[in-house]
Amino acid sequence: MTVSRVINGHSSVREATRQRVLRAVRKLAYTPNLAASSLAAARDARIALIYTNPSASYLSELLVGALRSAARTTAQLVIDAWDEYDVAAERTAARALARSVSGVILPSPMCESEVVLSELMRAGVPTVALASGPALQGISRVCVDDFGAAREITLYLIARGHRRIGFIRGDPKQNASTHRQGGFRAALQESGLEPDPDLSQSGYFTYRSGLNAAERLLGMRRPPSAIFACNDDMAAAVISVAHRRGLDVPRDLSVVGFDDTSAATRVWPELTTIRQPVAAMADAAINLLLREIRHREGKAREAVDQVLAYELVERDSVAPLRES
Amino acid sequence: MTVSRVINGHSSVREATRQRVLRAVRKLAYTPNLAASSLAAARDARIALIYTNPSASYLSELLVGALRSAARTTAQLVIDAWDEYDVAAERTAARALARSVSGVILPSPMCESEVVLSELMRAGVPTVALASGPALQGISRVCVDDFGAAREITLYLIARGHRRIGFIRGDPKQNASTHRQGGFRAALQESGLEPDPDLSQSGYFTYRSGLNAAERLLGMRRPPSAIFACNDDMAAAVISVAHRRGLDVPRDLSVVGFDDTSAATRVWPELTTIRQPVAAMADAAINLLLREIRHREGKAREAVDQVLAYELVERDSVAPLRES
DNA sequence: GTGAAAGCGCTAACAC
DNA sequence: GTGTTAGCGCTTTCAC
Repeated sequence: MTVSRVINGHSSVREATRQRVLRAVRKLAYTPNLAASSLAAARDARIALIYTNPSASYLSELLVGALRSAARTTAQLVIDAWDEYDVAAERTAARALARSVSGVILPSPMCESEVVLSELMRAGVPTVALASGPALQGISRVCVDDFGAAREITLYLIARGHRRIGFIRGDPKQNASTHRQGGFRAALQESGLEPDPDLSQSGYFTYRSGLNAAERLLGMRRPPSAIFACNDDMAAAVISVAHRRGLDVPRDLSVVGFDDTSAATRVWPELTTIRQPVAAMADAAINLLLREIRHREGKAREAVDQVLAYELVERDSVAPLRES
Repeated sequence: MTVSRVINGHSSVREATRQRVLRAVRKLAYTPNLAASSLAAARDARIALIYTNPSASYLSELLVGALRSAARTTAQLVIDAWDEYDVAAERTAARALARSVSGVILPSPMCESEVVLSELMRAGVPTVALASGPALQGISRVCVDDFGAAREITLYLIARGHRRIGFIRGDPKQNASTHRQGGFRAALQESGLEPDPDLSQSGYFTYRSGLNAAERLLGMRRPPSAIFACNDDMAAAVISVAHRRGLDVPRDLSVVGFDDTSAATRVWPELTTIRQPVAAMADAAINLLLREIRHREGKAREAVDQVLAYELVERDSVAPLRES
């Protein structure tokens, strides 16, 4: 019993006793049996992480973060891939999920699905959305300030003399896209620049869509001197198109991305971008969930919003505007 | 008890009874308590997955596969990132690990470390190496036939008329590199082609090293008409260099990679490559481990080698040799 | 501040 | 083919 208290960091154990226990633990290479402990304490938790069409690097960071966090508790991480095409299937899946887990982490774009969200709500399963999803009642969120980050990186471009800045939007169905576009516009505006609608091209966060948008942007009579793509995959596509057109990056064209996934360093030159602390976000999500699960009894859960800090990562894809 | 038998798919339950149980289960929305079940059956297991410097896409596939597999049992997946520079640190880490988990999955390049391997062996921790590591006594392996795959994709190039084929090697410290190079050579040889040492450049599986190797290859007086890079990251680098030199891929240069990680479809044109079933490999590894853990008592474990099927994925980075 | 008793939900082993 | 008994390794509760 005393051992249990020491292991779980309960108070009311005399320091001397604590030390004796600790010594014995080390000597015997004792490891607590998680199964037994969650059985007795009745507080195990299966936490589901549902992903759709994720960038590999985003997913791996997410999983690493979540796993780290889960290992510290008795939480078991269950993952699943869902399509977001079939609403009926989504509903069924959400229902099944609700019955078999005690908490759900929903990264974007999954957390934009009204169907899934409401089904989970109805079942009373604590849920946290990763990325700036809609502000639904009872759904906690963990995200970065997309607006602020987009504004900052645009200002960074403007500070280097760029005036004609191309913008490649993200998937319009994801809230993050809107926020990033808002930040981009705000930066232009407060710098007294006129936003040119032709310079804003649609994209869907995919490499392929970045390719198309870049072709359109660089095919213009007066192409931009810098391009801000709403994620790294699309920024990488911009670089590829630029190279094929004989443009030097960053001399002839500056490019910035968003997310700092591994795609950012799998191109040459490496991308200047906004770093999202994905692993930390996963960790935060799990902690939020665990807290909600434990206090679920009784009072209605109230949603928490947690905004984590982003970081502008300077690499080699931006140069000051050349006078030409 | 009968319920337990039905749930766990034990035989010797009358079909009628089975149906009745199943119906009740559904009606009551019963979910077994994993913690209790592993406690009673004494078959929970903490399985560690140690990675070093992984490609994000490889890691995410690995984790997804392992997590899927783990969720079906009560296995808890513990992950950790290790550097492979400091031997002393490695030894300590391996020792600590050995004491806290009951099985270890070691993907390449971790599984090439003699220190780690022998430390784990000494501690008697069931271990399985992912990828063709060294054939150590007592260490099971899950891999694909690197030699055969490399041979096949080289033959694929040769069948399309290519005679001067550049080769970018992988990290010489990893066994897979040697096997792939062997397969490449075998293909040349059986096609009656003279291997040209200049056409074989060193690489380290990194994008950057691919960039350098590609520069050397494409800077030659008589550059190759096709390049086989030992992984997708390096193949992507080849495409980038080719574009910067004004070469059209695949018209002027065919490129193939290896692994079919997400890097393969994050370039334009998309890569023809060899697909490794990473998720399935992780699954196989966990199952192997679980089996070993359960039968650990008594008899010495005997190492198992499991070779999974690879697949040549045709995409857009290869064209027949042009007569010029 | 520490220990004793009871029991978490399941399964192994055996009886029937 | 099905039920019974015991106990997995912890934590909760309560006595001291």
